[in-house]
Amino acid sequence: MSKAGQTRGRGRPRKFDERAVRQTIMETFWQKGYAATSLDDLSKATGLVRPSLYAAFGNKEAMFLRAMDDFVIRVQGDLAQQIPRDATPEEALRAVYMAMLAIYRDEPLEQARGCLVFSTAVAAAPLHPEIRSRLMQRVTQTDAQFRRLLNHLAPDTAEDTRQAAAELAAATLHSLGLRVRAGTDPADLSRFAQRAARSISLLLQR
Amino acid sequence: MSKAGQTRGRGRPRKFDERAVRQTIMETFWQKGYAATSLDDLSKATGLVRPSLYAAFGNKEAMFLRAMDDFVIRVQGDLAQQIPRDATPEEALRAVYMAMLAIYRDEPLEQARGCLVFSTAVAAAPLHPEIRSRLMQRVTQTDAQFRRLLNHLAPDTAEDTRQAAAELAAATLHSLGLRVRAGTDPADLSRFAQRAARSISLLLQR
DNA sequence: CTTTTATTGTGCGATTCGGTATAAAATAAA
DNA sequence: TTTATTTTATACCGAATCGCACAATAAAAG
Repeated sequence: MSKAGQTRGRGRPRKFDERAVRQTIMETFWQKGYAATSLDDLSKATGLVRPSLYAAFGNKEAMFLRAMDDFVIRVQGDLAQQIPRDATPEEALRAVYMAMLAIYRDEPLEQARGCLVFSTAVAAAPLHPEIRSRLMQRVTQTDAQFRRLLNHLAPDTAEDTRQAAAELAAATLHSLGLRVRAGTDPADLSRFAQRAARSISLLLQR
Repeated sequence: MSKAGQTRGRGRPRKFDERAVRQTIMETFWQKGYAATSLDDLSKATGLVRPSLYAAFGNKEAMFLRAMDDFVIRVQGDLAQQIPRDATPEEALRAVYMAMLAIYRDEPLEQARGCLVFSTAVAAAPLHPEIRSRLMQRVTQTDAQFRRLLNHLAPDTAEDTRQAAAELAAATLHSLGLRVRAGTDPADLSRFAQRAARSISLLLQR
């Protein structure tokens, strides 16, 4: 495995930056998906020969699972930065969707990659139980995060209404990733996200 | 290509039923996705040797595009049968989601396949422009169908409210396919669908 | 029967697949 | 310097990949 700290270790030193390589692996899977990404693709993209990839990260499935984790960390980081702590539900949802849109569109590169988890892992799920299980985790966690957000921003709304609103908020996110990957025009995407944020916030006001 | 009618044609007769083979091709892609399905997989599943597949349906991408079309025809057929012509918006949406759930779960086989288009083509989209374009078509058409449905069942609701509701209805469908493929429990899926139908119909009542 | 047309079956062909064995290279520890 | 440890580089494995020649086969048309 890998040494965490900056201690030099014992044998021949690595000539690659593990974090940069993980980033590249993530981006390769993100664009091509699991099945269509070969180890040669990863090798070429990272500059590492295949045995080095194996030694550092395990087999292809392990690399993909790690890429999913790295993707989630990236998403959570961006969201934590960009969601206002105190705002109306509509403002908060809009902030979430705009931040996710920036990621899904891979700005400023404008690559229209969608979501590594919802648009890519989903296709690999039936043949790869571990990927399916990780995907399930993400769906559940996303639901829970929206529920917590609405619990905080709309505490007076009835419990079941908040539950329904949180699920619609998650569904909107799933749809957003899909629409980006389908190639929807950026202006249309923004309007879609804003209308959804508005509608869901209206639901909470009953 | 193929002769449509029952005219016997001229050369050696085919020993396969084209519709049954197309059905099998569709189901294979549906489960495994585009990239992970090999021509050998299709050959074994259909019983046709590879040259016969090529002669009848073209290359792998052409087969997948055809499978997308066949899938859509299947979905539209089921929906046309099972959506009540006159119903409340909530009833209609529930009927749509329950019918789609039956397809996504591949009942009565209980395979949890999700949506061939939204859960499978989406992963292949960036590397295959034709698939991406077909996917985009489907997203657009689905939006339009929900809009028409709500135009018919809630004609007195404001135009922009209907638009927003239709988009949320489509997003719910996208999410439903994803959740099925992630392995969500059937009872949870039903509740999710029913809550969404109820929430969206409430939106229309403003 | 002979010719024409369409499909099937065998097999190849060049490439790519995921994964690994093995040796060379580069460093730290003894 | 010697030894231990780790990474890199080369080469290879058998299997699978998509796609296609080519001949055998089966029917209709002449």
